[in-house]
Amino acid sequence: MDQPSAPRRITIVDVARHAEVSTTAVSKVLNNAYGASPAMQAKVRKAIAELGYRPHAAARGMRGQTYTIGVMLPDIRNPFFPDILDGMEEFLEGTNYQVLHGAGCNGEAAEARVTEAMIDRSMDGLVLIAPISSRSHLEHVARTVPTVVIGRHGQSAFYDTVADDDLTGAALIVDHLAGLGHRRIAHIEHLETDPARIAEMPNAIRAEGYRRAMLANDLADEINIVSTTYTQAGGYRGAQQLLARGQRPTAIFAGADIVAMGVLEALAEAGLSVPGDISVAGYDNTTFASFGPISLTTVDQAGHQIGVNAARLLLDRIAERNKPSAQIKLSPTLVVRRSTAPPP
Amino acid sequence: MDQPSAPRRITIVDVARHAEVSTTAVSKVLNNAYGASPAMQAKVRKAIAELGYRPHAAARGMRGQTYTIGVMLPDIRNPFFPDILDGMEEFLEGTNYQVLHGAGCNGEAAEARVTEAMIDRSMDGLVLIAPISSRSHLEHVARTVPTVVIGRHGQSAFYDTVADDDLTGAALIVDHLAGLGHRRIAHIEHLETDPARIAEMPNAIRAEGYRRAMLANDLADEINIVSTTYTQAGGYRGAQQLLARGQRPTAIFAGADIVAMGVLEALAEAGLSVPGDISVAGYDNTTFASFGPISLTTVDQAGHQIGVNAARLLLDRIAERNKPSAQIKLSPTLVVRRSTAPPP
DNA sequence: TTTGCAATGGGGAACGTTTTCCAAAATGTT
DNA sequence: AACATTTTGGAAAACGTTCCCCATTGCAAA
Repeated sequence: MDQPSAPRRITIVDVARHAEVSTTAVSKVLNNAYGASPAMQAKVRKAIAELGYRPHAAARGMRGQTYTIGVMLPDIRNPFFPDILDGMEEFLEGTNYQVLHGAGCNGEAAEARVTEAMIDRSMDGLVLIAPISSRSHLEHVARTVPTVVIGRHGQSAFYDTVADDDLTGAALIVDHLAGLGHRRIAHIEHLETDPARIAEMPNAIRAEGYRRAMLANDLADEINIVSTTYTQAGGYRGAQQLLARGQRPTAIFAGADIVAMGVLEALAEAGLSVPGDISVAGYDNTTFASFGPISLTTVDQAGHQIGVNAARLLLDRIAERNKPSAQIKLSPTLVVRRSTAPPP
Repeated sequence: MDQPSAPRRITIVDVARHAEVSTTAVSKVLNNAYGASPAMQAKVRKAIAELGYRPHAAARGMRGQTYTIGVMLPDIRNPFFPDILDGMEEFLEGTNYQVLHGAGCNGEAAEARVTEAMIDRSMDGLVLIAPISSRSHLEHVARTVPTVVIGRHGQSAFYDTVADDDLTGAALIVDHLAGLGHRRIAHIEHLETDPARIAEMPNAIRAEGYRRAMLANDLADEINIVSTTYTQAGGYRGAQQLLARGQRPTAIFAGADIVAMGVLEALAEAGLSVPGDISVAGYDNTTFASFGPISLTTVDQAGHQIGVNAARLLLDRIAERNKPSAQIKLSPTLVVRRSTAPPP
C-alpha cells in the first residue's frame, strides 16, 4: 500500500546528478569503457548502489546491447531441452546476460514468428534448438543477429552449430543390440520428405546411422524401418505396424525416448513383455527413460554440454561478429538399462 | 552470401517517406489511433507491406508498449506448465502480443532476477507461475507492471490470481479412495515452513484438503502425512518412510504426479504391486500420468483453462491499470485410472 | 458571408541509453 | 618555459518510436 501508482524509474540521469558527474560518465562506468578514472568509477558505483539503479534494457537496445539472449524451443514438452537450458544458464552465470525463451511449436510459421519477435526486441544473440525452418531462413536470421543452431547438421558460414553425433549414437544402439544377439532389429523414424532437410535433421541422420550400423553388423537383410513421427502417438502406431509385419522383430530402436513411450504402450497392449519378448531402446536419455519402472536403454546426448558450448559460441560471436563459423559435434554415450536383453 | 553485413533495418521513417506521409501518420496507423483517414491508412499499409517493415519493439518500449508478455516458470521440467502456456498462446493468438518465458528455478533470488529482467525490458505484463517469492516482492512487482499470479492462493489488491481449488482437488482423491474402501490413506506433502506461505502455497492447501477430507470421511485417526519435497526423489523417500512406519498404508496420495513417480519407483523396488498391494494417486494429470503402462489416477487442473484465464486477466489489466483485482478459482476434476483399486 | 466544429495530418519533444566528438587539465619532454 | 602528449570528463547527437499539440481543411449552421 505504499504508492498507489508506480514511482518513476531511476535513470542514468538521476545517478549522474546524485554522483555529481555527467550521464556520459555513468554510461562509461556501466560499460567499463575507456575514460573513467578509478575515483569517478567509485563515485558512480556508490551512487548506483545508493539509488538502486538498474539499466533500462529496452533503452539500451536503441544504441548498444540489450544483454538478452533468446532461445527458441521447438517443443516445451520434450524433457530433453531443459538440460540444454541448464547448461546455458550455467555458462552465463555471472555475466550480465539474461536468457529468455520462446516456443516455436507449430512449424515454420511459428518459428519465424518467434525469431522475428526476438530480433524486433534487439536481442544480442539467438540460440535455435532443433529448428525445422529452411536453411535460407536460418541464414537470414543469422545474418541479422549472432546465432547458434543446436541439433542440426550441415554447416553454414553464418551461424555456428552444436550437435550430437547422431550417426554414432544410432550405431551405439544397433551395436549394443547386435552384441546381445539380436538380428531382427527394427527402427522407427520420423519421416522427412523435404530432401533439403534429410541431410540436416537429426532424425534423418539417426535413421541413416541405423542403416549403416546394420550393414556394418552384416544385418543388411534385416533392415526394417517404419516411418511415423517423433511423438508418443507415432511410436504407438509404429510399433503396431511392426507387429503386423511378417517376422516380428526381436528389438525395436525408437528414434527418440518419447517414441519409445508409445512403443512400450503398444507392446503392453499386445501382451508382450519387455525385454522378455522384445527389447526396446530409445534416444535422448530423458528423465522418463531413467524412471525405474521403465528403465529404458537409450543414448545420452549430454544436453548440458550442448548448452554450455552453445552459450560459449554465442558469446564469442557476439564479441567478434565476423569470426569464421564453428561446428561442434559431441559424442553421445550409450546408457544400458533393463529394457534390452538377449533375444528370447 | 547476399550481404556481408546486415542491411540497415527498415524504420518508420522509411515507411513514411515511401508512403509520402509523416512518421506521425505511420505511427497512428500502426496503433490504429484516432486521426487517420481510411485513405491514409491504405497508403501506409501498402508502404509497410512493400517495404516489409516490422516495428522495433525495443524502441517502442521507450514510449509505449512492447507487446511482450513475460512468463516466469519455476521449473521447466514440470510437464504441467506447458499446458498453461498453450492456453495463453491460444488466447493471445491473433493479438500482437508475444510471449517470452524465463526460468526462475533456483528459489527467490532467481525469481527476482527473472522478474527484474522482464521489467527492465519493458514488458507490458507478467505472468508468474507458482512463484515462491514473498508476498511483498510479488506486490512490488505488481505495482511496477501489470501482473497475474498463477497457482497461489491469497488475494492481493495489486495482482490478479488464477488458481486451482486445491482444497477440493485433494478431497476428490480422498473421497475416491475412501469410496473404494480404503481407510489407511497416507499423503506425501511438500514441506512448507514459512508460516506466511502456508496459507498461500498450493502444496500446503492440498495437505490441508487431505486433512479435512479425511475428517469428513470419518478417518481422522488414519491421517498419515510425510513431509518431503515435490520432486521425484522426494516421492521416493516419502514412500520409503511410509513403508517403514508401523501399519503400512493401503493407499498413497502424492501431492503431485512427479512425486507419484518416485512413489511408484520405491514400491516397485519394495516388490509391492500397484494397485494390488497399494493404490497410488497423484495430482496434475501430466502426460506421465496418462502413459499407459503407468496409468495414474490423478487430479486434472485444467492447465489450458488456467492459461486462457491468466492471459485474459492480464490483457484486461493492461487495458485498465487500476481495475479491482480478480481471483479466478477453477474446479479440478478427478481422473480415475488403473493405479487405484479397492484395498487388498 | 461569417462562425463553429470535427476531421485530418504533421512538427517536434520526449523516452533512457550509448557514442562520437571536443575541451580542459594534467603530465611528460625538450 | 614552451610544447607535445595523455588523461579525464562532458556536450550533444543519435537510436526508433509515441504522443502532445497545433495548423489546416471541409462543411454545416447561422
